Amino acid sequence: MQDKTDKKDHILDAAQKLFAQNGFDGTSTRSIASEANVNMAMISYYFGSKDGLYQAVLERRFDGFRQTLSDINDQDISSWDKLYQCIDIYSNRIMGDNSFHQLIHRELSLHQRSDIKDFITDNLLRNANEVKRIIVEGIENGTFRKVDPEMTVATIFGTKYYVINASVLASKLLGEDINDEKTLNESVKPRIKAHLTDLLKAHLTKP
Amino acid sequence: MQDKTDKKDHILDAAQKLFAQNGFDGTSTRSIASEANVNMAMISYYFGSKDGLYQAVLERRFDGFRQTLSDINDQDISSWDKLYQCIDIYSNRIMGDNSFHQLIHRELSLHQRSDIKDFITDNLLRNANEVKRIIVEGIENGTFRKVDPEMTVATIFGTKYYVINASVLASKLLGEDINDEKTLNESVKPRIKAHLTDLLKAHLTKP
DNA sequence: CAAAATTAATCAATCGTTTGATTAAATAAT
DNA sequence: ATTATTTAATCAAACGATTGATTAATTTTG
Repeated sequence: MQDKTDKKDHILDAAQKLFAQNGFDGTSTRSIASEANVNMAMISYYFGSKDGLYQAVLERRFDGFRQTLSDINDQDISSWDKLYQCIDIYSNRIMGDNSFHQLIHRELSLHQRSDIKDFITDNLLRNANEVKRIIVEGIENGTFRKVDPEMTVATIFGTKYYVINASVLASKLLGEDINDEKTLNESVKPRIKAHLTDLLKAHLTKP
Repeated sequence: MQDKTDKKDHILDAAQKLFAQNGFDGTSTRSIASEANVNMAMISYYFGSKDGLYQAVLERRFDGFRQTLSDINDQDISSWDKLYQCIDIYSNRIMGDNSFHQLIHRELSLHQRSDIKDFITDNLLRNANEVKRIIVEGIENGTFRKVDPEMTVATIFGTKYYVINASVLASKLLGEDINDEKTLNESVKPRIKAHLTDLLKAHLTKP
């Protein structure tokens, strides 16, 4: 029989799925309990409240996400290779779980729950700053052209952001079904990767 | 005394503001009525339902938005100038009303109300395809380098998308308060514009 | 047996919507 | 021109349904 940890995870899984699909306010605690096959009261029992559950969903995901990017910066490789590694990781990571990606960016666009927004921001900012560091260092050591580092970061993340979060729109624009996992992995991911590589090469190469 | 049109507009204004801030599900009809200083029943009376009001908010905005981009394509100027005009218009338009921008892209990220999502998609796709056309034509007439046109569109829109929709995050990354109108207009807008111009120049110029 | 986990039942609050009554203005009838 | 009739706009109040949360009782576990 399933132990406490199992049920907690079931609830977290169900909550993440439904929050991602319907938003926080569009998801009822009853529907979460139903999806997780547990009694409603278990949500309060384990997480205190709907807000607490929300927080827990985010923490679980971000905790399994740490590092990786900062590891790249510690390597003794060229700025170009660092950047390529970043693109690689993000093309797989973010796009591997785009429902979570949609969830957190939707939350950032709301003028509510500023404590949760701060939590998300802190976590995302860490990654953004790692990429920024690569670009700034590349400029300083003469590898890259002098560009706007922060805006370049916005372009890298924004391109993926656009494809993933506006997936219905992007699917029509690209002529590919982004919500189909097979298409996403075999066609869209490589395409994003190739585009970003090509784009940044042109953008950052000194004349 | 205010006539029917006035009140309808008051409701639409209030609804757009609150929907943008708190999302559709996070906004009650009572709060809309209160913000607009009208009786709750007027929402059903004029718009049939909360959904109908939502639809009306979107229609009003998109109707006052048409054209402009397709006008650019009709001009007899170089592909470069067309692209620069696009950047210009979007740097002003989209960023001039970022709360609406947040609203529609948040809706696109939800797995709900697919009729409304289709409506938004149709309107946004029109603009995306105009920009795509500029790039495709530029490639065909030899002005631009052979790039991935759709992904380039994703980059243009995505960059702004990232700055606007994740404004709390982008504010910290850029070191500028994007939600402050003065800062946005005098500093962020020109910065986005300069970056996109620089980026696309490098990306599209033939070697 | 005690502690932890789980349940069904219930809570007050809020949700979107509808109601019937009232007002003010426009139109028709005399 | 004055009255009668119809129309549209507005309101407070209430509707049933659903919300997040809690209770007290029961079952499972160690």
